[in-house]
Amino acid sequence: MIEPTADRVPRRRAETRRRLLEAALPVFAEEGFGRSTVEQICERAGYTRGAFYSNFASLDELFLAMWEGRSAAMITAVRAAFDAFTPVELPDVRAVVERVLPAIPVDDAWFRVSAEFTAHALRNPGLRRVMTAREEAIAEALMPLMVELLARAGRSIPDPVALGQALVATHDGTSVQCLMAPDNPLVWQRRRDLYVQVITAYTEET
Amino acid sequence: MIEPTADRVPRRRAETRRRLLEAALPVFAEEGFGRSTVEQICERAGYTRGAFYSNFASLDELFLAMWEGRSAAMITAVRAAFDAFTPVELPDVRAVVERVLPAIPVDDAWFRVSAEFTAHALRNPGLRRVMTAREEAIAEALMPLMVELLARAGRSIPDPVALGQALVATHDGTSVQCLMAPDNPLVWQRRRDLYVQVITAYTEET
DNA sequence: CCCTTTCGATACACGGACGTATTGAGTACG
DNA sequence: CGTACTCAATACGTCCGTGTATCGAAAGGG
Repeated sequence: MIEPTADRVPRRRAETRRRLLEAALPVFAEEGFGRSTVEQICERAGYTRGAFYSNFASLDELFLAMWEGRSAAMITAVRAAFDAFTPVELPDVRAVVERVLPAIPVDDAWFRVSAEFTAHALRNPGLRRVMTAREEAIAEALMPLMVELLARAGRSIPDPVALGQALVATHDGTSVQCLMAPDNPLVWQRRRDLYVQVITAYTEET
Repeated sequence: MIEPTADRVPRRRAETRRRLLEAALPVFAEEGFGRSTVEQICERAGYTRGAFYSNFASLDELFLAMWEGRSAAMITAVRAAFDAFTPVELPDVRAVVERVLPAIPVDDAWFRVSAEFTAHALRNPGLRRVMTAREEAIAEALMPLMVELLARAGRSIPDPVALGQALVATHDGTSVQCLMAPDNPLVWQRRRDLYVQVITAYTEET
């Protein structure tokens, strides 16, 4: 059924995979997932289609692999940002937001890709499960850190899951707005405000 | 330059256009915009590609036309829901949310399409302007109604624009979650809660 | 009632993307 | 050092979608 992942991955293959995955993001971002072709990705990565098909069964498979790689990277990035927060003492909610938010990048290219992935996943039950699982993993990885940080800010969280969902929604919803009007600082400011309001509403002073 | 829109639209053509636009939504929803073809749309609408090309210059053009039609329809639908609210007296914030929210449908197909439209628009400056303009129109149409309703609930809005942006973000962000887990009533409940919290945070008692 | 105009169907030529089967080069391993 | 294997390149046949140009039929105007 599910093959145990080979733990001895040949040097050559690993490199090719990596390059293809790397090349895929910009292609998807520029062309849109639906309009992207295997050839475009191979061209950008400096390979031929032969290389592609010996690494992935289909564009969908690469798409999924890329998604998983990126979200894992995102988790570690945010975790790092949290860790870097350690020295600060007794921040308030706004300070937490102002400090942590830059660590969650609003990346134009990545946003476009994940928007399309979302649409794609809504269409495909298998992918949908993968995606919700991934989101849960992100929440589970980040919420404990969030709890601790907020505790330091003197706030307790009655329902961490609800806060998690609210934060994800806030992130998703405001990201679009910021990307649509990237040069309008007000929009970015309101994004931070919304985070503050949401966190405040879902926590209480201890 | 810009041709003045012919105000005498032939019977036949108007019908064909309508049918094509109608057929386009399900095709985009099922296949994804990028993977949709002119032929699929024509087939579903019961026409040949000839009909398509004598009504639209490209798929993009149809896409945009469809988007404008749908968002206009959405505005009138919500406005109707607001109007139907008149009889209620002195609601609280939660009552407003519980009552108005069902009027803003979380439509699976439409959501997928607009997610892809968003991604597409982020890639195309022209479309981006169209989209922000459309969003502003929606906000402008709905906020006055919102203001009035909340006034009846005894709440004033210091910064209506900020509230508008926050509500749009809330809508966008929570819609995904609901569509991803359509059978989880908790997610829907938390969506309503978030609306309540946001509105409460952005208004004050009079 | 005819004549003009408009619209949608058909036919055509073209390009491009797909997936596979085969080949040759590079790599690991005995 | 040589053999066996792995992986990427090439070549191939195929299918599908595009956009245009042409033609026939309906609608509308005088």
